[in-house]
Amino acid sequence: MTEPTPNARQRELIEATEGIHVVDAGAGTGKTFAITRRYANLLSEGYEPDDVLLVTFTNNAATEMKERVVARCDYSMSALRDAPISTFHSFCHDLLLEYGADAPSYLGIDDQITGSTKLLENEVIEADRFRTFLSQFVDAHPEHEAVFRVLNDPTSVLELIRELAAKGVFPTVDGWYRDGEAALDGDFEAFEELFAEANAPNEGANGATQSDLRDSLSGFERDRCFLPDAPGEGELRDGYPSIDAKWAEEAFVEDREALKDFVHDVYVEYIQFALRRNYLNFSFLQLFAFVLLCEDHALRESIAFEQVMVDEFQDTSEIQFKLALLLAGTDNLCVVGDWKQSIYGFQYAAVENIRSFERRLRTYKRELNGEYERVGFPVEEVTTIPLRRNYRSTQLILDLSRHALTVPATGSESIERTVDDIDGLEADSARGHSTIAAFTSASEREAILDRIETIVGNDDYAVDDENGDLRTPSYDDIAVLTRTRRFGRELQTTADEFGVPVAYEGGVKLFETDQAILLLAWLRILADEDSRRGWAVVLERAGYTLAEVEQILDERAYPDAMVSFQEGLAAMESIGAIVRQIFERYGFADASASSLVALLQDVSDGTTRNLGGMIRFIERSLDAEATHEIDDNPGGDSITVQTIHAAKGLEHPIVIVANINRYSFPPSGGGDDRIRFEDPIGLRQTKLSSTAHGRPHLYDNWRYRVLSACLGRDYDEERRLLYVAMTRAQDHLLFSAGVEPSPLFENLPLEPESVEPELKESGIDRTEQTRLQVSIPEPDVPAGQSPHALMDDRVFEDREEGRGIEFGNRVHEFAERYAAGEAVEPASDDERRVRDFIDGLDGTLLVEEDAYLPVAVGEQQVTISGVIDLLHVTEDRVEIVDYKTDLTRDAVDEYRKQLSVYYHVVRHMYPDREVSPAIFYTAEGDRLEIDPRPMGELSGLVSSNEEY
DNA sequence: ACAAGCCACATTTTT
DNA sequence: TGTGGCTTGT
Repeated sequence: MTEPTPNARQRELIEATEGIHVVDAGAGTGKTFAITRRYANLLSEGYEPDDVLLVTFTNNAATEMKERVVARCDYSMSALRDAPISTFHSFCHDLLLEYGADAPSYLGIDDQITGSTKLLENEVIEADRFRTFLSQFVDAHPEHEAVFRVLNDPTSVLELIRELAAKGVFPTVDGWYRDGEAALDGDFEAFEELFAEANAPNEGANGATQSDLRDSLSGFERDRCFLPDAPGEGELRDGYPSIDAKWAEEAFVEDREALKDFVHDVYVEYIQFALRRNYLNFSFLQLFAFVLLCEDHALRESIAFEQVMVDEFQDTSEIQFKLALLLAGTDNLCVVGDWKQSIYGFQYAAVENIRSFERRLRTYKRELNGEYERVGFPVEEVTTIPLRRNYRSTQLILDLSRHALTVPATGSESIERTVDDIDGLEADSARGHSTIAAFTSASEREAILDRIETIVGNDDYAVDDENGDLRTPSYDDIAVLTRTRRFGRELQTTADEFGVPVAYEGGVKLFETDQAILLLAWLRILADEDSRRGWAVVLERAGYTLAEVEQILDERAYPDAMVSFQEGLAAMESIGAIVRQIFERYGFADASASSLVALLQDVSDGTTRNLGGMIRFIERSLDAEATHEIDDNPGGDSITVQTIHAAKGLEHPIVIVANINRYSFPPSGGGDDRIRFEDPIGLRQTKLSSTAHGRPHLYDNWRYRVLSACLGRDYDEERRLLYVAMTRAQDHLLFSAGVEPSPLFENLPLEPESVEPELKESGIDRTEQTRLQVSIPEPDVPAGQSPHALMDDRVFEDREEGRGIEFGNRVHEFAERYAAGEAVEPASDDERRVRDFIDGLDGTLLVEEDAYLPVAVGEQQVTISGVIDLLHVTEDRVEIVDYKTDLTRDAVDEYRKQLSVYYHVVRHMYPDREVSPAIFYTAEGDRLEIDPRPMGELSGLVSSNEEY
């Protein structure tokens, strides 16, 4: 990327190195550019990297920032390796490792954070542990029986804990940390306002009509069973057009002591449970870092940074805002973001952090300074710098995108804001070549592909090139953005049928899908290993409440239908048949299910595994976070399909926003969590356990029903999502829906066209994509032809004790992260050897580089793709390194082919340097140079991927 | 025009 | 669980 000259606003930001600044950085306004320049400027003003904290949203962004800073200043990559440029999570992680041993003591918890405390990233594994925890918890606490009875899903309680942690509500051993309890109680006055708003009469054609609240309470008792103290519908809706104001208080005031006690005890004991098992989750990382910085004044003051910058501030949570304040030693605080792009509410990001920055800043300073002055700097003066000049899109696209923020997302929703209230962006380019179009079709996926075929090679959709000229578009220029992953996967399947080249972004974590989780549960039942865990999952899935599950497990009185299903499974001959049977029962018939069937069948054929072996295979895959790509990711000219979330920060010449349909965008149906924490009503339970009619029964909580009717649903984030999708487009922007378009689609100022796709199946003469296939000689395992032959599966499987797939993956993962400059500790001798090896390299390190090599095979052009573990680039040489955890050298000939491919790719990338491929054997620390094979020989070792 | 009641429909995003 | 589309009643 060429580095342009900053515009006036950008320069203001770059040079404003003192005081509090909020940068309202619209989409495509050169935010990253300005931040890195500002960082470089700080260094040139004499700040050391250690003085400047730069917080990013992802680890990738942190790496990119570092690279771009290196390009702008005198520091080298290795000098910035340990500079505090990171995410909140990794910063907290490092902080706790160094100073956090006793952080839990501030909550009254004796357990420590030690060197062996690990971050547990895998949610499935954590959910599994939490389930175990909760089961023990309820046995130990019969006093919580009444609330526990209400639960139907353990992960919803875990999710509640995460939410509380993100909002700064922490437990102590005997109460709540600081003013946590007030948040749980809620804010009645704030609720009253919401109540009044929902209860205001509506304007009809002739006079007032009933309020939204009264309307939504119609059918109050239908399909519900309330406790006897609930008012009848007639009584509740007696008033007209509004219901009586007394109901605000009647509904809000409720005895919640038992609920609060339950949540408290679960929360604090789960923290202890985790610490004793030497793990923390993402939430606890931030929780303990916050507590530590809050309580240890000397530490906070010694750490405090002279400069703090936070990027993507619209996606920060309450706790992260407060962490930033605790880490800032001066008022040199700069937050950068765009409220219009806040799309991570489900991670408890609070748009208000940036929308009401000044108010929150003052409130949080006051809260943090309660009995001790933690935030010493003044917060009265805040300078806002708006970045409005957009270097990405045409004015047509920018003008339309503002409408996304004001479209009603349901038929009845009315929005007060108008387009004129939205600050617009100014396009830098004066071009007006944009096509903006919308289409609907009964077969939407085919219509999209059809449209793509029209676009490619068509100068009506010409695209800006770097030099300001227009050029003909290719597949590469097109991105299809979707709200749900599912549609993307389906689109890919259809694209494969019609031969349209698609790169679906991000492999699927196959073993973290519902399918795999249920499968693992049934296998545990069948093998009678951990069958209790298996049954728990199966029963929860079937809709039993946790209390019922506990009872069934204790009495081993499983439902008859399940037992006979189990017996049927036990009689099956092969694992493949068992898997198919299970999926059939649950109606799983999608890509994940069929990939699992294929993969597991293959694994069991290859090694004649028993059920126990299969269970361990799945467990290890989970542990290694194996991403088995369901679909191949071709490297050549292909369209991009990704979720809108994944597209954040990216840009594409042509964007098709797809699947803007009812039920999908916005997605319908919310959680059925029984315990919730919502602002401003606080902690509530939707159901109540009572014996009011003689027998224990779960009653609906009428108060919650009234409260939630006042809260309504907020579709702002869905609109922002649409806005983000639209502002990814540089040149052309299209919208697509099926037969039942979402109001988001219908209400945009567009004239949709109804389309009948005329796609022909075309499998001809297009560049084929293939994964590099290397067959590995296997000494004792019969070779199965695995289509999913990630080599690791075959080479390392069960070869040696403790050196399986998981081991290989871990070593690679460690190597990747270590080389990328992350603070990871080696966990095995192999990893120590990798570390020593990397420490000995003095050039630039490039990690996990994608390699694409076009090869002619007969008449066909084939692209081989692979990932290079490490490139070590010095002034005159480039070294290719591939890590292998093999104990033998059996496979070296095959590896030679693989390295040869990389060799030719890298030669092309660095024509003027010497290129040397090498294998690093981690078991001995041996570096083995490889003599690459000539290009001509390589075509013989690729095979088409058509059978995929 | 308005209110009320009934039915069918589909379950997301990921540091 | 809420939404939209329908019918029925005032």
